[in-house]
Amino acid sequence: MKETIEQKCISKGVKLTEQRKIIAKVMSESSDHPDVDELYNRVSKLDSKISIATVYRTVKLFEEAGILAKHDFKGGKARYEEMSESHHDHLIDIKTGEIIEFVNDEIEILQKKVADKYGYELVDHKLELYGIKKKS
Amino acid sequence: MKETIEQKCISKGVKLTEQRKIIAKVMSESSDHPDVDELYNRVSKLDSKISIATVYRTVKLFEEAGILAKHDFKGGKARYEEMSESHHDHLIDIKTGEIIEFVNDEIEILQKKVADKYGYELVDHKLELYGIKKKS
DNA sequence: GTAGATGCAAAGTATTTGCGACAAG
DNA sequence: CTTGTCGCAAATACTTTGCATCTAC
Repeated sequence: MKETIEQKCISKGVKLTEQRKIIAKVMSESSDHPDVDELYNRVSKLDSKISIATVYRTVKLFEEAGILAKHDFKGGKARYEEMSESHHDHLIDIKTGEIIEFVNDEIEILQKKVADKYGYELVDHKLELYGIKKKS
Repeated sequence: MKETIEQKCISKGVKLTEQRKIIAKVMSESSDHPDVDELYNRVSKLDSKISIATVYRTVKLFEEAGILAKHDFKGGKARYEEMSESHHDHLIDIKTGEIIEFVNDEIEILQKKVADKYGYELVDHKLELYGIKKKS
């Protein structure tokens, strides 16, 4: 079964404060990819005293601990999602902003091959597809 | 033979000012992917009166005209390169920041397939590989 | 001549940080 | 207790913009 963000904090030695628990809860329950502002909004509903600085500090901390993944999609604002065991990439609807997660092993393999061809070990990658919905 | 940035401006109806000519020249001669600050530095050597606001305005204009390509690699600053006829993606050395351009048609085809599978028409994409050089 | 471009400084965003008060382990 | 965290506001980094002046066409 899936380890919760709180559990991940404990196993990674991240101190669990009230604020972090709330941020963890909100991110756990978010199936989209909120930016810091949006996350702050959601968090504020549970605890209106949390400051945006804490939200910024926490997402950064969680990202460095491998608990959250940060994305810099078009739009200037960083967006976050809970790190999942299975890697996936994103297909972004340029009209609505909707994000579809997908996995394609063939592409993954080809990426490794490309890095290898140039003498590199692949440590990370980013693949974003931007599209418009076809009228079916 | 390759059309210069100046020629592209003319064919796209972009007014050619002194400043734009200089920025065009610097970008033409850059084989790397400078950010606005770096571009401003290079441009300043040719004309110290050009303001950074003009550089920002010009790269945006050129991007919208399809003359330059903008990239938001890790690091917060937007980086630019001259648009080339042939599409390519980037392999970034996370140690040195060096960028290798590559083309992989198989990946391109698979991307289209993925978009198609979800009912989308692919209008743009971004593929960045981050790696470290293997000790050969 | 006129619409659009430039330089400057001020204004915007997004994000980070110094600091005294406070809480987790 | 002690180290690290929080809230606040000020600071920073990158980028955009208002306005008077100037320039390409």
